[in-house]
Amino acid sequence: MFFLKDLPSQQMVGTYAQAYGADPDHITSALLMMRRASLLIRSLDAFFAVHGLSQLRFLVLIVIDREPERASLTPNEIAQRIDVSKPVMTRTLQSLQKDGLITLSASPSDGRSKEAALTADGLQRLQDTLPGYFKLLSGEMTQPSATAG
Amino acid sequence: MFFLKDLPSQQMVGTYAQAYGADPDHITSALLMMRRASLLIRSLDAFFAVHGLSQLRFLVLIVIDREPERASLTPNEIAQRIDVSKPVMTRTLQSLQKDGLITLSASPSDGRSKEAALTADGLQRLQDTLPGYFKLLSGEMTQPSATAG
DNA sequence: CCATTTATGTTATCATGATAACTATCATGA
DNA sequence: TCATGATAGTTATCATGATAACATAAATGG
Repeated sequence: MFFLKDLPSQQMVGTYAQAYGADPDHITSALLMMRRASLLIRSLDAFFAVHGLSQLRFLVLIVIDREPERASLTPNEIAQRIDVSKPVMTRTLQSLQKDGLITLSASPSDGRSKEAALTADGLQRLQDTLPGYFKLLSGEMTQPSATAG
Repeated sequence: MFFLKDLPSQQMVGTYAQAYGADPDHITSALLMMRRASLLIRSLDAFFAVHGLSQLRFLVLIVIDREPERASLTPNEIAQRIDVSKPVMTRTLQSLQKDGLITLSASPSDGRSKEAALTADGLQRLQDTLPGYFKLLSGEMTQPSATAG
């Protein structure tokens, strides 16, 4: 959770918005968006946990799978697509490998690099997870917005 | 960052949305919101770091300050308002105390509890931070939405 | 050709979220 | 009253994000 249950009061927003030339409505919109995203992330994390995944682990599987012409990607490529740091990618790929969802092998063309590819289990896990994932996303957007405090 | 630079393709979304009765537009909206919130959080984290704060440390200061009739709150009350776990609150309050932004004292009425109050420095830090915070929120909302991949 | 720079991945360390298990205190009720 | 249960805060441990520093390999350029 990265936001308040009760948003900063309208008065507080208004005071500072006026003083610094910011639009109070924009601020309230941003706060509501943050609150909403926060709740959605919480739902997603719980969902992923049930499937033995996490946000990042799931995204890694998606990114490898959706590359049409290639069976594998390098850790660096995956990290760039997901916008995550290299050490986090190292750790995440090793855990996915340990769980049998991907294979990690040395690159034949570059001694520094590796190749991460989905296993059959990894692809299956992804396909098992995608429907619920999209359903969760869709459902969140169907709900009415939270009200400002 | 908790989302892809390039969103799942329209095709991928459409396929699963159709198969499971979810609205593709809702899914795309949710993905865009997540991406946007993700970038905003990154901006906010960088901003707070400049001010020697973090999301949570900032929220703690706000929550204590905005209680009109009271000079202090208990850790438990703060944790509930921010929706964060008790151990995280323990750690965060101790670090704020170490930095001289709050005081932590034993509750006179409840031997289990404590009272967290803003110091003058803490209030000043909050007031120094609020304008930029609201300006950042307002600015993010003024920018055009990211485009779907 | 070989020194230097750049790129890839890993390790070490830190920040910040969570839960489980614990201590100490308060509240309840037979 | 005193056993039991509930509540407040802490500790220990884990997950997952970051940066800095490092080893190794590739690329570049004099």
